Amino acid sequence: MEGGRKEEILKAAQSVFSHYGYHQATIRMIADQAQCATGTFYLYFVSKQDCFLALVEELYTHVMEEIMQARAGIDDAAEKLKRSLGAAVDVFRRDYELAQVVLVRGAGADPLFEERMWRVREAFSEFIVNDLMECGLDQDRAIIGAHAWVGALAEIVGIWIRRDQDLELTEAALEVHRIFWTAWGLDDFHSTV
Amino acid sequence: MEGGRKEEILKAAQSVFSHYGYHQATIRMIADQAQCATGTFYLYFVSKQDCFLALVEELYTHVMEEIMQARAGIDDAAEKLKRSLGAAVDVFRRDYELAQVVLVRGAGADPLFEERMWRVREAFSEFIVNDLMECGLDQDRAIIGAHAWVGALAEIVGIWIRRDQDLELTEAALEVHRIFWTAWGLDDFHSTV
Amino acid sequence: MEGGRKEEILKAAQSVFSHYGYHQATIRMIADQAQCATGTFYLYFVSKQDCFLALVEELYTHVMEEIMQARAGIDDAAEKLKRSLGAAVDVFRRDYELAQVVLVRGAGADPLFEERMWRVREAFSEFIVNDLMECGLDQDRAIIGAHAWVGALAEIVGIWIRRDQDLELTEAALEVHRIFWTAWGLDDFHSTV
Amino acid sequence: MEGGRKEEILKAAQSVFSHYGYHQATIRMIADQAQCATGTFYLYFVSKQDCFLALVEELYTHVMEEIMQARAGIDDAAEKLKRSLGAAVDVFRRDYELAQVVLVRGAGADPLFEERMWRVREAFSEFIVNDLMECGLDQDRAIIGAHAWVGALAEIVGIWIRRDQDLELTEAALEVHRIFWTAWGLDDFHSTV
DNA sequence: CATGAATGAGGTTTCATTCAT
DNA sequence: AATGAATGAAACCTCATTCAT
Repeated sequence: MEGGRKEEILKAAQSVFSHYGYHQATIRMIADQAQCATGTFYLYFVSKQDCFLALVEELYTHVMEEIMQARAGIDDAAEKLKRSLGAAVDVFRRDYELAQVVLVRGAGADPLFEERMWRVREAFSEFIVNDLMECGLDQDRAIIGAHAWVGALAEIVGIWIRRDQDLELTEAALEVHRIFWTAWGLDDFHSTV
Repeated sequence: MEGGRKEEILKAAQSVFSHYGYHQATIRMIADQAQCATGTFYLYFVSKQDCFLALVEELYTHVMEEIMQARAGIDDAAEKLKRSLGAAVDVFRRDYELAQVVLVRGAGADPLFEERMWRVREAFSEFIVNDLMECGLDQDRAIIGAHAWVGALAEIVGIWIRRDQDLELTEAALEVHRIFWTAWGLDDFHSTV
Repeated sequence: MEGGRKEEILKAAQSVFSHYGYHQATIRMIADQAQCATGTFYLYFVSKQDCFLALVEELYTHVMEEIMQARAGIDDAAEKLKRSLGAAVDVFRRDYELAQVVLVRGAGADPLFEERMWRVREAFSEFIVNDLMECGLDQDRAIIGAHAWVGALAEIVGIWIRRDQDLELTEAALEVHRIFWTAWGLDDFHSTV
Repeated sequence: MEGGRKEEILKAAQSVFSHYGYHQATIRMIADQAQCATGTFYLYFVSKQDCFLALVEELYTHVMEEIMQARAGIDDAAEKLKRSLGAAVDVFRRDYELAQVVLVRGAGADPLFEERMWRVREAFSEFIVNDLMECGLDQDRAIIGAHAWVGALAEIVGIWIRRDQDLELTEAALEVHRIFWTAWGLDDFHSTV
């Protein structure tokens, strides 16, 4: 149980990045928060960038894990889709600080982070695209629709974070789902809630 | 033709910020690109931040101007809404580098930029909310819908920028409109195209 | 009457140096105050340093002129001494802004100014030394006494300047004279007032 | 012996400021003299100003400590006065470089330094005023006299510094004392030597 | 493993000075 | 003579990273 040190530092980094953003945050701040020396930081991370990327990966992993679990054993594409999005939103709600760091603070901080983040979004979108095509949409509409959906959710989550969670995130996410669902005439939406 | 120097520097800044992001960009790079000395930069801008904010304001002004013009003389709410969004997307398409700088690079770079950018997005959303309510939607759905719409468009624009404009932006934006339109049963969409 | 421009700039420089000190003052400030362009400044002065030194020289000249005039036609050494010091104090009182620039602001600003200022003080002291020796003091005591006297007066003037002239400078100077006079047993002081 | 680094840097700063003055001195120079990197300087001082002020405080503390010690257990006002001034002069003689930095270089360098230095001089003068009044002088004469005395000593010290200590500082100070002493008829001066 | 003092490259910003007009 | 936009050297300061203990 000695491997906890790295997690402690990651937690501290999350907290500091969330408060100050990537560039305003210093290794010193993170070390102080983690109650260790700055040198100790470098025993676990190659660099500041490396540490930030670890947080991005952490969020990505959490989201993907939850999505996988939510889809397990489900056959119906519409149901898989609904559960996937619900799972993602749940992760953001639970790990909202981490979500803030990655989605809000990491955005323009560094071209590398951007690259990584877009890859995450693309991966997420591809999931949706596949489900939508299984639901009968043609590819073009599925692709645009998936991106739009991801963007809409990201915006909602961003507002929720910025307003200090003063917004019914689950409610809002449901409303977004309803919009897309209805738009595509997959009208048995209510029955699947 | 004498006030050109400031515009030259703004253009250079746009280019450099777009390539490197706010923090990686240096005054030296901008000055080199503008073919002037670093000191010259400070004849026109108080600071690096000031210069970046000028770009944000520029995009904001362009967007608002185009929207205002697009709405002039139109009474029908649905039509106003459609034209507003179309105008915004047109601005992004025309000034795509500027859009990239403001929407993508400026995000996590500085708390001040974030603040400014969210204010822009909120202002934009409020426009949509008003139009939607005129179209008969109740307030709650209009608010969520407006944010979702803005997010969806931002995502599409972001992808378009990232893929070096290799995407039919206008087509995609129309598809997004169709989605929201249909979702709310404002079905005479095609007639207004 | 065209040579007035240089004097205008000198006056402006005096005012700006007096307010901000040598290093905080900028050529721009001086030019603004003199209502001319920064380039014009360099038509009359080789450099910022040159301009400051011109002010030092100005004070030096004023003081020396007044002293020479005060001593003209006087034979009695004690009287010459008294009038010399009185004349110097009068110059400081009249040109207090200039005195402030040279005595207060110029002090630690630049090793070169220091050098120049000390030369002024030494020149002034030598005057006093000569008079004191004529009054019968031996050289050693005259030298120390002269320096002490100059220092005492400079301190009084400095306080007077710092307190915005809220001090009876002439009174104080007289009291200083009385001290030195009495100390050396040149007791016919009162008769010479 | 671990706290030595800060003292090393202070010593280096003293030396550099003493040679070049506050503004001509650079952090790089100080760091080079202290044989450390520029960043190391900032581990011990918040800023260049902070470092300079530390030197001012150091001199102030030394002077006050020595004065306090010199006055301890003495009742006679004349004796206290004589010993106080002697102690001050001794400090200057011992820490002449520090005295040069604070008294000469710090003068016009920065409004803050000026403020601080004048406060020191005023504090010193008040000491003298009190002693003089105990000796029987009325307040007005005591105040002027104290300032004159401080100024006279400062001038003597300044000359001594400028001439590379080629002057019998103690002798000269004694002569200055004698002047003031005699002037006020406190004639048993020699008995207290 | 842990420490934290030390490093030094590099960035922003200022401002005295120049020169084409 | 006068202008003022342009220059660019140089300074202060930060902070990610290292390494001797």
